[in-house]
Amino acid sequence: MPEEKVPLSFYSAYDTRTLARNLLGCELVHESPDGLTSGIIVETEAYLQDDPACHAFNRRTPRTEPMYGRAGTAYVYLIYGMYQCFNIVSNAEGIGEAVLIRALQPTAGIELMEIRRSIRAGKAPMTPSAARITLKELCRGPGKLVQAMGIEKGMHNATLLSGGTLYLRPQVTAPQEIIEGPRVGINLGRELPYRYYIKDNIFVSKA
DNA sequence: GTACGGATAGTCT
DNA sequence: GACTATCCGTACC
Repeated sequence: MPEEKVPLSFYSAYDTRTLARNLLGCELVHESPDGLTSGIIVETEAYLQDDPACHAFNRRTPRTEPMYGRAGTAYVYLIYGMYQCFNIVSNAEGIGEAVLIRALQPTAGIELMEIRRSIRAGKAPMTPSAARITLKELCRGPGKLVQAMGIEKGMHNATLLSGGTLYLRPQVTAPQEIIEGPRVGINLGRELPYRYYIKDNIFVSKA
């Protein structure tokens, strides 16, 4: 399988909402020491600088610094004190915007995903015949996909461009139909329709 | 299969 | 010290 990474222009050429749409159908890949895992992005949310739900809405702080960096940078933050969320920085440098990845359709490293998810969930590691987390539950939600993919807070501010082990492959085929609607789990800015997902895809976190 | 409550820690004021 | 928003176990149907 040839390594074909999405280039900088993909992340920087369009506004954040367009990027959030264009990311659907792309494949997120992580080459970790434990093995390779990957999944097709089926659900995203855009976070804009003039949007009260965006971490960069108020002030430029140490935590949000990567959001102002080059497009194609990873922005990883802690949520609920116990889960991480994975975002991709968009737009030009100096503009604090990003796209949250909310769900994946697993494509490779399924067994490794099951192990990571089981361990993090406090269950015994998988055995082949053991009761398992089902395929569609593996990456259905921002915290889940971070666990399954082995993304860690150390990857905060890492680049998805050349040189890294975490990157995107381009769409093989464009999604047939994209639904947009309100984002999940936020109060401020909840009326903004900045959530995008592939219609009828069973791997989205919430229809 | 839906519904509810509890766990948790980093960031900023 | 206030604020933040996901996952999971349990209950119940």
